[in-house]
Amino acid sequence: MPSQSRRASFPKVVIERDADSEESSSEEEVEDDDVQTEEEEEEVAEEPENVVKVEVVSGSKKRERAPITISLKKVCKVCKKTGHEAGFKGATYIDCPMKPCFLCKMPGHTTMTCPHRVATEYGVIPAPHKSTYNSLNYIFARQLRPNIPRIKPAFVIPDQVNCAVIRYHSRRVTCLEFHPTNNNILLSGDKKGQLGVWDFGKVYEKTVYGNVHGCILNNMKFNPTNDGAIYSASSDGTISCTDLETGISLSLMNLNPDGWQGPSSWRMLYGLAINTEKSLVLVADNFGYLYVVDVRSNNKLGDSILIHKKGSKVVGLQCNPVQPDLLLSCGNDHFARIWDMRRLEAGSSLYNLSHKRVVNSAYFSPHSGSKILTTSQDNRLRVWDSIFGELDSPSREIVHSHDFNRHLTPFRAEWDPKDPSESLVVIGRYISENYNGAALHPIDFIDISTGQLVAEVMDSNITTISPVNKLHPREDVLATGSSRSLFIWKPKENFEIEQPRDEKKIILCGKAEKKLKKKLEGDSDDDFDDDAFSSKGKKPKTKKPYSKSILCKSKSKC
DNA sequence: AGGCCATGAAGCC
DNA sequence: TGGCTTCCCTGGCC
Repeated sequence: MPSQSRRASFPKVVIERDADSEESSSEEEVEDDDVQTEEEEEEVAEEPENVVKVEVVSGSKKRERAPITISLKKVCKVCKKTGHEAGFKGATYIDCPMKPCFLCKMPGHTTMTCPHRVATEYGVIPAPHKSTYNSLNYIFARQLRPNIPRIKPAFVIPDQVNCAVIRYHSRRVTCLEFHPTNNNILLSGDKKGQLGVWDFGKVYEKTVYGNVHGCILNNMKFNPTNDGAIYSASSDGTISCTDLETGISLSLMNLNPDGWQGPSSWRMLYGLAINTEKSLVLVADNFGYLYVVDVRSNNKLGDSILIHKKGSKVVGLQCNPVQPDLLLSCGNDHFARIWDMRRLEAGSSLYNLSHKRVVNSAYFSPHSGSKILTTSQDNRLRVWDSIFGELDSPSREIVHSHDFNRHLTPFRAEWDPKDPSESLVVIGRYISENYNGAALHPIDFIDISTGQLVAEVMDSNITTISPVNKLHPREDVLATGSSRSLFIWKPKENFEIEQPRDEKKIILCGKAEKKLKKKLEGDSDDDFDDDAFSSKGKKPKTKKPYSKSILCKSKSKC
């Protein structure tokens, strides 16, 4: 932001006094810049809530004087100090300059001027071969490189909403999974423990199974030997195996057989992984322990093993796609850890990948299994280029806004399983951007080999944050879970061949559905699409995206 | 429209 | 270690 406009947003203190009052008191610590000029007096009149009346007593003379009115026009909501203001200005959020940068967490600047915001790859450590430049590299670069085609294929970005189910779940979506063989089936878990099965090819074929878990469905994975069943781990302390046709669940393990005995004993399951070679389901809890279940016998194998700091949540588990005995875990003790499943015991991890904050997710790359990608609450994606190489520090750290944990499902950067170069990942963005007057939260596609932002996708009608994203294993399709709704994105070119843009397939659920039905009964001219997308029906009646005034009304906190 | 609340980590003592 | 406060660009409901 130019310094001019930033200065203009700074607050002003006004001192008003009666005409007969004498010279100003020296006790008032008001900078010249902050004294309101006459032209701005009208503005003050509009904001009477900020007016503070102060009795000024000069020296020992306790003379009756008219009260001096000080208008504290702007008080920062973040640091509670005057002299500046933080919050929305239209669709743009202004940071508190007294706090470290909201994006990169470094002091001295705000998000607006953060170098990571200007260039997403700022500060990314270059690949090692670039820093060891020798004559051979020189010859290669000059003579050979121009003849070598780009190894990386062009990324295909699903950037248009193709279909959606609005308010499908009764609570926010926590995880998504594509069916391993049926290209059009998307599974979704929610905070209530329910499981959604949606055929987005047929659009209207959708079910939500309500009795899968008692509370948050944290993670799920398909049964590798039966793609009609899915395993899920929940904060109710159970692992369920649910039949997708009937919705009937079988409980594999229950960590709270005696029910609620207080928070200190209630165990919740977060991470879930499957070792296909050994037919094992692995889960981890909120106290740092790992449990192994043999799915052939449904028996728990051995004792639970402490794999993270005692008492800390283990939020992610994954078996290496090439070498299933390699296990990757991550959790709230700020570590991602690599284990050899053949000798699993407390403290026996092969490597500990340290982070500055909680680690939301850690994944091996989908094909070679040799890279590791983590998402941490310190607003950084970390990449380790090879698990066979140096693991003491990550190969790359990419600053990206995703540090919101409370109230939202944690953000997790997900690999594109179709990318042979294992460099494209998708992750939702927390911080909003101003898109033609609308504050939207895009979904980012990042090339983790360079840190560059390949694409940011958004729809003017999706105003909620989209922390849950999954790329299709075979098709150019992105699935998004945003609040209680699901969205399917496809590339624009495919989309236009398939159907015209105004024939989006949108389904409404719950109250929104009832509201629409009522509306349609009363007024058949109502535009379906407009209301279908809008969660609160606050959209303007025009076909255009949000007008600034509408957005300011609903979003601005000025 | 405004208030409330679910909810969780970090930091302090 | 444990209890308390703070954080303060959420989303949904009443």
